[in-house]
Amino acid sequence: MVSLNPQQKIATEHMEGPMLVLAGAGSGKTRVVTCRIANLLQVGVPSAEILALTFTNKAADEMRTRVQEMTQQYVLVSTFHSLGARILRESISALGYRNDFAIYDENDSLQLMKNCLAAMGCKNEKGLLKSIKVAISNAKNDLLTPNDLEGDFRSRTDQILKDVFIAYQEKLKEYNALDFDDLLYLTVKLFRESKETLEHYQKRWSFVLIDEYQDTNAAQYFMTKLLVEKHNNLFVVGDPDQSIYSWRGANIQNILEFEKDYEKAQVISLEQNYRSTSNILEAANGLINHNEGRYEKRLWSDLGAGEKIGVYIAPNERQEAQFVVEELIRRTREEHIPLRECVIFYRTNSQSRTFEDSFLREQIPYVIFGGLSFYQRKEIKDILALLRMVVSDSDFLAFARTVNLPKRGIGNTTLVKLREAAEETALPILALVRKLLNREITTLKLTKRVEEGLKDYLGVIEELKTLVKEERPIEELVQKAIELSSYERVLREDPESLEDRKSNLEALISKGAEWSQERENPTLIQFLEELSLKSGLDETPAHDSVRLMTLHNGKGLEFTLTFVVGMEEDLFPHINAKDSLEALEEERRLCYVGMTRAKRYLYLTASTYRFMWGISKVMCPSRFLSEVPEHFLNRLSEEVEEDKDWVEESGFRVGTVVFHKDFGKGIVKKSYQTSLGLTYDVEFIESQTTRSLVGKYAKFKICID
DNA sequence: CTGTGATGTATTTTT
DNA sequence: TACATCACAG
Repeated sequence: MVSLNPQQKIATEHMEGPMLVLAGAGSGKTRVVTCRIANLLQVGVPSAEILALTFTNKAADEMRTRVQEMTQQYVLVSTFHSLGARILRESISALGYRNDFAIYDENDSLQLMKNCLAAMGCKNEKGLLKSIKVAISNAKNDLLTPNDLEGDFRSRTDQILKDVFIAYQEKLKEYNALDFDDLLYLTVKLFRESKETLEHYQKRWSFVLIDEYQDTNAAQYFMTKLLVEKHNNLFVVGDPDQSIYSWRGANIQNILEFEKDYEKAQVISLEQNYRSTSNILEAANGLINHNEGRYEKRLWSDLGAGEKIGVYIAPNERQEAQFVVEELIRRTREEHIPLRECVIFYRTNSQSRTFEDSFLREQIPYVIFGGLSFYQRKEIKDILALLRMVVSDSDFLAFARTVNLPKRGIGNTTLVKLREAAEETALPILALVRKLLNREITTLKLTKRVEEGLKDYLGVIEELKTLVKEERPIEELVQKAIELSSYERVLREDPESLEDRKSNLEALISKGAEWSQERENPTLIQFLEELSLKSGLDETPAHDSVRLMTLHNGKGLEFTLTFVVGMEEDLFPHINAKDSLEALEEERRLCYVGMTRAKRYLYLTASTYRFMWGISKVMCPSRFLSEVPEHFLNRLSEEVEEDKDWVEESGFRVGTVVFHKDFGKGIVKKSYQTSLGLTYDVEFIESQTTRSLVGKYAKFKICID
């Protein structure tokens, strides 16, 4: 077995009762969790009685594989949400729901809320919808019902919020769908309302392990609290300094108060870091120390001091990106670092563009992690919605999405009429359409064109239903859904993206084949469930490429060479986080997470000017830069001297041929003043690129020959 | 019903 | 700037 340090050993050998493992960044927590599972199995705990919970599919997959490799046994490692889905599929009838529910993603649920808001005659003014979405989601994650919201305030928006909440939950039930939050919310509700059900699951899993416990919300907290009540064998691992999801309802108190919540809980700290050199680690420690009321913990490493942290403040974002890319090229070549060992972390997604441009220009392969996932692409969602319609008669949202694909002359007015009719007759939408076409219902008048359209659509669904009944393979169902619906006509509307989208659909078909091969008893419902719980983060790209991602997506990863970019006040820490101490501290933790991803080389960069919302803004270096003790830093850019008077230079004229020691010969295209002094845009002949160079810093001379 | 210009708004987003 | 949503004309 792998060698463990004394703290890790205590943790992995822990058997019964609650235990909290405070696992600092890079302290080998995944190893601790997997080894503990192995130890449990070794002393004879049946594998079926062990349950491990994570937040992401990726983490779950990794852990499951590692346990399997180590012990040759299968242990249930699941995300909270898929555990909820699993439990509810088995037992939701106790709550009066059907168990063949669909799972709505964020967009579906936003769409549904929009419908609810519109049905109440409300306009979506000034982001009302968005704030309602957030409020409802928060409420559910806090296990609140619409009635619990009453009395807080009595403002108009709160009344609307409450009404939308009620209507939304009703609609979900009517459409036989659950949203992400329901997977937790309803599981807790089920556990609370049905004693037998709870006991059943308590019996099934006598040992529960949770990873990233610092990011659990109230629903997840109660879900596990109820689940482990009988055996009290709860093993949680987490790091309060890496809690970065409070805005998603995560409650850091869950981990801070673990000892109060679980009597006789053992607590152990893992403080040896096996990832980073000590300069990086100490710098990160120095930063996080600025947070108040921390669970005191000091990470250390014996990997040597290593290099100092490079700090570079560029005049503008293009040069920031250029610096990063050039430094990355230099480092990877000199030290033979594979590109996949390099990462660029930014605070907001929109920052990725400048870096993409630079990577493209230098022809360095890169991948953006996160962003729009495969399963969120329109064409994929369309086909999946069509298949949802095949499984469920009542999913109006899926109906509305697909009925007019390709165009069948069914627009919004028809949809509203159909929805109202379905409501009045209390019929599932498909049943209603069937009856309309059979003239069993005549209250709703349809034009010939609409009737033809509906007939066509219903035909497609019925045919697919037959195929499902015949238990045809998943990939065939997917393929037939595309074919029978003539989806290619939809794709042809935009010839630009035709090929791309087509190959995405092909990929979906092969996903179906691959997926069903992996399981014994594949059903369409299961397939749809798994896909709706999947994000784009799950797959690792095959080719060697630099990774670009938001800091939030970096948790749990590590890289030899790490850049945290855009270290500027109002961007990082983000402007919206500055009105509360808690939010600011979370930003600091986010920075801490970013820094502690680095194994050997870490750079923090910023820009003096940044284009935001169409205008160029002057930015100040982030406070986080000055919170890191200076002696860990290596300042690579010259400081801007605020009060220096810079009018002295007369400068080069436009058209002057200049020579630069790195870039060669170039022509001055433009000269202008910036806060750094006289600046030139110079087009370099050899590289065919134009660079902005500050006169007093850039070393270039008039070229005479 | 569908395509077009005007208008407003702009974190992070494991599931 | 860049995108999404919305009102309105065809």
